[in-house]
Amino acid sequence: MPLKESFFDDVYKVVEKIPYGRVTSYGAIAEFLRLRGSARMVGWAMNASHTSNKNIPAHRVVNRNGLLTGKHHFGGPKVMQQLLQSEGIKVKDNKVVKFDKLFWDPKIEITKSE
DNA sequence: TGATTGACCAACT
DNA sequence: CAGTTGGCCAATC
Repeated sequence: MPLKESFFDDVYKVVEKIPYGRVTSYGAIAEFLRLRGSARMVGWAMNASHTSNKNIPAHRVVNRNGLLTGKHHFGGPKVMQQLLQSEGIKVKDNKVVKFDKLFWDPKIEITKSE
């Protein structure tokens, strides 16, 4: 067991903790991990999550604008939107409706007990 | 080993 | 308002 797992695992932990019917952004995760500016790495982690053994609800992770940028990486451009809608999240024009209300900030929800 | 890219973001021009 | 650039780190070519 490596003490310091890949930064990917940190991302996975956060993403897995995203509650049902909620969404977050790459930047929020990156910022939570003190990797502000490295939001691209979060995207990389998501890309790896697709091949990872763990089941990562990457469909709950969207860009800062609530736009379903990575929908194409789910195996289909419709998959991500359907997954979100299946969780009660309304998606319109490739973006999450009321994203600001559904937005789940890890640095608040997780570190709030810190 | 160096250069390029990648599901991003923010600032600058 | 749209296009460019810088930034961060890791993986691929």
